[in-house]
Amino acid sequence: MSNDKREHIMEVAVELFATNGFEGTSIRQLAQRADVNIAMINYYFGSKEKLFETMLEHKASYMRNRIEVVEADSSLTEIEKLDQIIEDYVGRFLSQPEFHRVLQQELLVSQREALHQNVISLFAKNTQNVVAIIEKGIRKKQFRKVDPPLVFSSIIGTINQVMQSRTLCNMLMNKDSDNNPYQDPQFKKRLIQHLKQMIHAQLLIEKDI
Amino acid sequence: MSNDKREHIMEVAVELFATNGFEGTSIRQLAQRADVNIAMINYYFGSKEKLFETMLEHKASYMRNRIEVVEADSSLTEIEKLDQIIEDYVGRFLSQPEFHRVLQQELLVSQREALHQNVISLFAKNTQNVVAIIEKGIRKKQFRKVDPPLVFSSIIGTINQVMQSRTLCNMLMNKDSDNNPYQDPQFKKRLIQHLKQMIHAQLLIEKDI
DNA sequence: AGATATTAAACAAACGTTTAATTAACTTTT
DNA sequence: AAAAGTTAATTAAACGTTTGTTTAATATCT
Repeated sequence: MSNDKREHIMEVAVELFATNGFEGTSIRQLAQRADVNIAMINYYFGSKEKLFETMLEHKASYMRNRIEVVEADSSLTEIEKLDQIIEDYVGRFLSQPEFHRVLQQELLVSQREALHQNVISLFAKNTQNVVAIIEKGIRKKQFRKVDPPLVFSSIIGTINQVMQSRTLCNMLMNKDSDNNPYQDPQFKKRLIQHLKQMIHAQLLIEKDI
Repeated sequence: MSNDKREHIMEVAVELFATNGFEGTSIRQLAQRADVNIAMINYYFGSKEKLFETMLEHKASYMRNRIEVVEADSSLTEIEKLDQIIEDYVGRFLSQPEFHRVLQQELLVSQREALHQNVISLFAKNTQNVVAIIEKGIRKKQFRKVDPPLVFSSIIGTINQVMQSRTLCNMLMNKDSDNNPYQDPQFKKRLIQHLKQMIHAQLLIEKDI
């Protein structure tokens, strides 16, 4: 059963695409690294671009969106929803740093137009959900009159920023360059705490005097 | 005087590199777009990679770092320094969106190792300066005990986020897709205001009761 | 006339992809 | 259970393009 081989190729692919980009990764390089014949990639996936798309879809299935569920949960207050979303995002992104890096590249570069638009609309959808939550909080007078889409940009932008480069992240956190912050539970905790504190301070109206 | 031509090539280069990436941009494509002969690029710059580096250096000279100056300015309080840095960053980045996008790509992709390290150390330096300011504010009991490097990540990450994709930014701001948010003074104002509000709320200890 | 700029053409190398032949893994038949 | 048949997997080699770069000839300018 060669389904293992297919998955193995996709695993190597996401690593190479993440560090070298799509155009910067060659089939030969990929085949060598995955220890398979060059022809196998086209045999299994049809083309380099199809491999890319298949890999993205495969990885995305592990990262299904739970924002809509959180938004609809009426047992949670608005700030609790945001806390949940922060934990969710951080957890998901930290668990798939290579995949996340590939997505960011695809946002930044618009070579494969269809895919580019796909990533954009995914982001747009998430934005709308979070913006809706924040606006509800404002209407309920629980939140200050902030700029909802930019608040979301700050959450997601902070995570993107630390995930952009492992080296940079280690420098930021005063760790050795061989450290992997993305699978360090302490770093995860720290990032979540920072985001929550930031959002709480920015949004919540202090009612206690 | 063919210095115009050199600059023209660099101008076209930063546009193409920004939208298609370094590997995704070919010399022929570039020559056609700049309306020059293919050989002229190597004649003027030596190689594609040298053109890339020369262009980056050329553009970077317009974006000299003023953070150190701000940090050293003893006439400003810590929060005023941060406000200044926010305005500075936003202004600089919004004025050179293509260049900024290229830098982000170079952070994300580590193909040209030397350049990659250069961009990283530039970022690291800025981080240290801003972290120093925040730590000083904490020592002076003007700021809350926040996580300085992550606070800086949030500032820079927010800007990066909105600059990642023009389309996405327009969606965020409910503008037409043909709009250019980066040269819209209202957008600039809105972004600065959001960042200041966020940082103020997060850092400043309310002393008035 | 001499340096600089510009050109079209050619270069080798690398690219993604395909081919045609061979091996491995199952299915069916005996 | 062995043999024959059939499909799937794997390979090395070649394909046609495209890549960045160079060359050698021509044009432009001082």
